[in-house]
Amino acid sequence: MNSKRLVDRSLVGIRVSTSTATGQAGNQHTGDGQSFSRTVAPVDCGIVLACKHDPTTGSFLYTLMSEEGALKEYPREDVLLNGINVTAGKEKLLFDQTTVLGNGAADHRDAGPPVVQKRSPTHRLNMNGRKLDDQTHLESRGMGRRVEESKRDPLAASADGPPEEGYLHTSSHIPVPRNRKPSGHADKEVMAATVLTSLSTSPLVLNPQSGPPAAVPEPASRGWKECLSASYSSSTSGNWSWDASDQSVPSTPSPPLSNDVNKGFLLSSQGDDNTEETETTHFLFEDPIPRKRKNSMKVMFKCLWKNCEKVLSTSSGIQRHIRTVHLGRNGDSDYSDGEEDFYYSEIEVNMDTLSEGLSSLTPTSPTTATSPPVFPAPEPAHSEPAHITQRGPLCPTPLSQSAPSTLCHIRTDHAYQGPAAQIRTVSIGEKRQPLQHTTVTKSHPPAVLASKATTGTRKPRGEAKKCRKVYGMEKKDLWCTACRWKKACQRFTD
DNA sequence: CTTGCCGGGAA
DNA sequence: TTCCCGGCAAG
Repeated sequence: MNSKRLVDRSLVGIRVSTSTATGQAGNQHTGDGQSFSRTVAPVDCGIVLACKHDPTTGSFLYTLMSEEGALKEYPREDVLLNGINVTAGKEKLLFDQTTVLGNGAADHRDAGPPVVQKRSPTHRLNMNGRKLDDQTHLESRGMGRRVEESKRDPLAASADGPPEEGYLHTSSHIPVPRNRKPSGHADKEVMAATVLTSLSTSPLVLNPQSGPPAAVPEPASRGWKECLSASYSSSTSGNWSWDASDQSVPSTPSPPLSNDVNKGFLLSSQGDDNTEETETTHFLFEDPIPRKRKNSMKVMFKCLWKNCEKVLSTSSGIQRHIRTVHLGRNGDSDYSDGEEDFYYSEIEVNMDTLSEGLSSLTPTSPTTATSPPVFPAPEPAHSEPAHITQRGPLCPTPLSQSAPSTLCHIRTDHAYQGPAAQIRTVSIGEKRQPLQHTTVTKSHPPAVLASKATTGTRKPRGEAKKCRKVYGMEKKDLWCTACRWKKACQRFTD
C-alpha cells in the first residue's frame, strides 16, 4: 500500500517546459550539485496536470497540458522548470528550496533567509515559473482542499511576503509524515523530498510553525514511514525518482499494476463506477459551470493510478473510486485513512480550453482506460456519444479554433493534388483560394456520403466547381489533368 | 443544356 | 502510362 506514495504532485499546476533531448538532464545525481544548474533548452511548455508513476519503468510521467490544451506525457527527466530539469531541481530543493529556485532562474524573490517550507513548493515554483495563465492554470492539492482556496489567484497566493494565512487555513487535514529518525544525510534528503512532495497538498506543513523539512509534524500515517524507507535506497543513489521498481524496494508493492488489480479495476471501472463516470461525463460536457470560478475554471479530481485516468468531479467520488477500485477496500465503508489522497490529483480545468483535451483524459471508454498512452492525441472520428456531444458545440468556439489540430481536427490534407504547375498566375491563384477553402471545410460529410454511394453506381456529382467551371474552356491548359481527360477532377475534389 | 466523370480505347 | 473521347447521369 505504500507505493501509493509514488505519486508526485509537487509540480502539478506548475508551468514547465520540456526537453525531448535525452540524457541531458536525467536524474543522475552528480553529487556535487552540478546537475542542478544544468540547463537544457526548453522545447515545449505546458502546465503539469498530473504526475503518475509507472511501476513498470519505474519512472514518473508528467502529464502536461500545452497552450492549446493538448495533453502530453513526458518523462520526469524531460520536464524542465525554468530550464532546469525538475529532477535535479527537486533534489536541490531538499536542501534549500529558496536558494535552489533562485538558481538558474535568477529569481530575485528568493532573497531572504534560507528558511524553507514556509509555503508550498508549488507556489514557490509558480513564482519562478513563467507567468501562469489564469485561464489554464491548474492547481493540485490534496483532498480536502477547498474551493475557496482554489479561487484565489494563484499568483497572488504565491506572491512575496509572509505566508498567506488565508491560504493556510483553508485546507483541511492531510496526513503528514512522521518525523523519521534521521539516519544520515540521504535520509534527510528523502525526508525533505517527501515533505516537499507533499507540501503542495499538505497545509499542515505549510504552517510556518512546522519549521524546516526535517521537523515534520509527528502525526503521520504509517504509509509515510514505509514510503520513506522504501525510497531511501533509491534516493541514496541519487536518483530522485521515487522509484519503487528499479531497485531496493521489493517489499513495496506496486499496486497500480499488478495484473489482478488491473483486471479488477477494469471490471469494476466499467461496472460499479459507471455512475461516477457518467457523472463525470455529464459534469464535463454538459454542465459548464457547476462550481463556477472565474474563467469557468473547474476543479476535477483525477485518479493517478496507472492506467486509470479517471476524472471525477468530487474528491469524495475519487476517493471512493480509489478506495474501492484500487485499494480494494470495502466499497460501502466510509473508512478512509487518507491514503486515497495520494492517488488522485486535483486539477483545475478551464472548461473552455480543456474540454477536448480532457475528453481524452476522461476514461469514459474502456479503450482509454486500458491503453497505456494515456493522452493520445485526440482523434476526432469515431467516439462514443460523450465525445461527440461535447465536440459538437465545441468546435465552433473561438477557443477550439486556437487549437484546431487537436480539438477540431479538420482535414487539412485537402485533395489539391494537381500538378505542380498549378501556381501560375496570381489572378488565378486568387481565384482559386476561396474555392479551395470551401472545398476543404466541407469535404468531410460529402466524403462519407460518397463512400456510401460509391458502392452503387456513380459517384454523386460534387458541389465544388471544377476546373472547367473555374478556368473555363478557354483556359483549358490550366485545368488539372484529370479534368482535361474528362476524369474526376483532382484539383477541386468534393 | 451544361457539367462531371466513368468506361473504354488509342497512342 | 498517358491521353482522349463517347456517353451517361445529375443538376
